[in-house]
Amino acid sequence: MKKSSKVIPLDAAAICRSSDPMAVRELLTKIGDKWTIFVILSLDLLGGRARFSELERAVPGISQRMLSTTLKNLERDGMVIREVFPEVPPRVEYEMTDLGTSLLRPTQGLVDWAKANWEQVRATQSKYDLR
Amino acid sequence: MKKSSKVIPLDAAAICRSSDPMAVRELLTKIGDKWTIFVILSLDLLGGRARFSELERAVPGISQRMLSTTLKNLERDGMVIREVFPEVPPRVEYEMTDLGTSLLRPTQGLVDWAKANWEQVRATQSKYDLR
DNA sequence: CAGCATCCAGGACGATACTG
DNA sequence: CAGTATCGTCCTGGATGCTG
Repeated sequence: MKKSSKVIPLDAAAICRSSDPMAVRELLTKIGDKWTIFVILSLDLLGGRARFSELERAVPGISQRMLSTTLKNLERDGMVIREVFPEVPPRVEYEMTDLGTSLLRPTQGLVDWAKANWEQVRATQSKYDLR
Repeated sequence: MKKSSKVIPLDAAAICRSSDPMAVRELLTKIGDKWTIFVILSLDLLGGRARFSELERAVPGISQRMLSTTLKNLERDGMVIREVFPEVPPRVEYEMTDLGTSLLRPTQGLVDWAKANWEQVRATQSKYDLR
C-alpha cells in the first residue's frame, strides 16, 4: 500500500501557516497522481455512487490495476466507501463520503484555474523551448 | 481543439466539463510533485521575490538540484521570472508573475482543506490499516 | 553564489495473465 | 464482474562532486 513512512526533513512550516505542512504535501501528492482526480470527479459525476465497471468506463485509459489501487487508496483515506454485494456475478459499489465530497470544492478551483490559464501556460512553454 | 495525433488514453472529458482534461492532469502533476507548492508558497511569503539561497533556506530539506529543477519548470510555465545580475559573486532573483500569483488562490483552497481535514484522514487511515 | 553532471535506488505505472 | 499476481519499464528524486 502507499504510505510515506519517511519522516524526514522540512517543512517550510511558516510557509503554509499550517500546523502540518506534510498534510499539504501528502494531499497534493495523492491528487497529483495519475488517476485520483479523474476517479473522484467521475464518481461525483456518476451521482456519487457507482460500481467498478462504471468507473472503468468513465475513466478511459485506466487499467483495472490502477483503478483498483486508486480506489483502495481513496477508501483508506476515507474519501469513498466500498460496498460489496454478495451476488453472482459479484457487484461492488463505491460511494463518495462527505469527506470526499468536501474535497471537490477546492479541487474544482484548480480545475477552473487550469481551464482559464492552461492555454497561456502552454504558450509560455513553447516560447521557452524555442531557445 | 481536439487532436488525434496521439490516440492515447484519457480523458474523462465530460468529467471535468473541461475542454482539456489533460491540462488538469498536467497541472495536478506539477503541483503534486515533491517541491513545487513549497517553492511557490515560499516565494510568495518572501514577498514575491527572492534569490536562490533565500529559497533554499525557506524550503528546508530541498536540495540544490531539486530547487534548481523546480524553479526551471516554474519559469518554463511562466509562473516565475528568473533575473540574473552580472555580479561577483553571482546573484539570481526569482519573481512571481501574475500567472503564478493567480495560482495561489486555488492552491490555498487545498491548503485550507488539508488543514481542516487531514487529521480525520490520518485517523481513517489508521482504522483502515488495523485490519 | 548558483548552479550542473553523474550515479543510483525506489516507486509509479503499464501489460498481461489468472481467479472466486 | 471485480478484482489479484507478476513482470518489466520509466521516471522522480536523493547524494555527491565539480565549476564559472
